[in-house]
Amino acid sequence: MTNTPNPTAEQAATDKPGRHFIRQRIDRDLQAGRVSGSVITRFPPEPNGYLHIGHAKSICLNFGLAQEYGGRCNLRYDDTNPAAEDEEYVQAIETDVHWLGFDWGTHRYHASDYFEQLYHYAEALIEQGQAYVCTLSPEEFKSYRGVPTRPGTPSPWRDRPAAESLDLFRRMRAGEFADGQYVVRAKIDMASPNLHLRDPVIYRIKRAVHHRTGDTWCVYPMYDFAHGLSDAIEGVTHSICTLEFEVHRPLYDWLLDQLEVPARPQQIEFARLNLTYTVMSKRRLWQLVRDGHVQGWDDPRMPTLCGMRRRGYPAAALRAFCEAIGVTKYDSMTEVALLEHHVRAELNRRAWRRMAVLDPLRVVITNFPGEAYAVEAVNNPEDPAAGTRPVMFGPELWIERSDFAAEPPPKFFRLSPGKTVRLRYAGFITCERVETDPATGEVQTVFCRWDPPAAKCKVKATIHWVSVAHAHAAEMRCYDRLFTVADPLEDSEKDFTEFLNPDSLKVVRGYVESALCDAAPGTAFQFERMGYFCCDARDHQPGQPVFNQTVALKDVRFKPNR
RNA sequence: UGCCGGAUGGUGUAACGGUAGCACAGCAGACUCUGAAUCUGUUUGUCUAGGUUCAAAUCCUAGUCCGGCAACCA
Repeated sequence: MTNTPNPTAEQAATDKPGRHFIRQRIDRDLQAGRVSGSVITRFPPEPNGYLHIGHAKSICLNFGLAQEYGGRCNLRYDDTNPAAEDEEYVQAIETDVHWLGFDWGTHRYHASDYFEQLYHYAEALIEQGQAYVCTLSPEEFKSYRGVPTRPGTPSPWRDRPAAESLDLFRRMRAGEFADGQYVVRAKIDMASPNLHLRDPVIYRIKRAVHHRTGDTWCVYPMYDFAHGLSDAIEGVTHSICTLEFEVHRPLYDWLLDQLEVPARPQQIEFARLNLTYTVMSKRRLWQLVRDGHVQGWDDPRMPTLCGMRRRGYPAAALRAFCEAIGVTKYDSMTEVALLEHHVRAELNRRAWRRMAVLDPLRVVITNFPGEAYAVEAVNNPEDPAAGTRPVMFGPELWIERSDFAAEPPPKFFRLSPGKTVRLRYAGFITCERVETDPATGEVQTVFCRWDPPAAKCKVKATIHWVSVAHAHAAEMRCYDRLFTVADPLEDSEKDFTEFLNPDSLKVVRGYVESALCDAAPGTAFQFERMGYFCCDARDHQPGQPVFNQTVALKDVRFKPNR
């Protein structure tokens, strides 16, 4: 562009990486004066299921854009199909959006708020001769519509006089007809290569109790009719939706062009989120819950926001992730590793450190001097202000079974016969002998000599421990990916449930230090050297602690060739 | 095989005619009372073929491949 002025500081900031195409588009709209007031977006869930990480992308986008541009984002329920929707989901959706860190203020709307107005828009369309009541059965409707490669055939009712259609529509509303007997269709173009323009249905008769309007209505608008008009009613400037609605855009625009609307929103489409080792569709998540493959919508293995919350994923990590993945029109598959990276980054900053042994092996210190005593342990090395806590140290310890090897493989730095390791905050132990179960050959007890911290041995490993006398038993739930393959939908021959990971949940009984037994549900911790865990929001009780593994620590020990 | 989108390392994403950059993952090393964190270095990329241009990931043409669209769902 030859007429582009030299970039100002502000423009330089605007041009910095991260100006995805929707931001650029809004920038241009603003610059060209196409937005009269402020930028208004909306997050439009249908209250028929729980929100998942894919919705989080949309929430962060819509609410985030509104924040950035000093505008607002409406929460609007797309509740035009009473058969599927329920108040239960409304509550859950609001909890999840708030948890994610966004607030719609007073701008909570429902498409059902506009039913009367939408009905009048439909009447107007009929009066203008741009919509008609059609009497074709669903089967006939289908065959008249044609296929993508062949044009459709006009309905015999297409030229029904406006007055007659209007009368019929009013009687539809009055409940004179049976479900499915009549529909209202927009009169557009039966030969259009875009199926959505072949006289789409805009109203249908459906006798179902609506979760908000009850039985006030027996005719309900279709999504395409309700959505764009609701956007216009709310003064939405940028109506951001996912790619599958791209082919609906001509219809979105057509309706707004035909009717006298208070605003002229525009629809912009972006690619929905796909995550490896995960399924995201409502239908499939429903199936996992219904068939008992998981223990509910908030099962920590679910990609639902309530599942991730229960798993211990911080909302800030989800937001950072959603910013990191960007916004494009490319149908991509994002690695869960990126999500986990942001979860660890956030938790590393925030979570207090504790010691917990998941798979206990008894260590007896043969030269323990006197009584048990407390050592001082830091709560969070990333945050000195978090201070320290006392941890009881005694002559018998639980250590992680995997931290001992009777016959150590190469490059095994931890405890093995004759070798020394540091005990976190508590000196050193050297393995003198082991006691083995004669029947199984399993190591039962490791006898060690102890040296105080002052000994300052040069060792390659520090291991965590819990004093047997002071340990609290705890249940730990360790999670692995729900599926064994990156894309459970790739093989169209097989059902995705065939790829469920049978080991996605492992429940173990371990021991934790005493500072952990009275933690509040939901609190996040790092179990040193093991991973991030949080107190389960449902089952954790004082005295009966239950921890969910949020994510394991990165650990080169688990790499082969090490 | 109609229409609408899309294609940059293993993955995701920048570049808007002028040195292909960033993050994750990977690898190598430094540091370390967490084999974590942190720090350093590093392997790997413009779908193909033509064209325009001094110069193309970017513009043009043709092709290839991928996704979406035929609910009275959203």
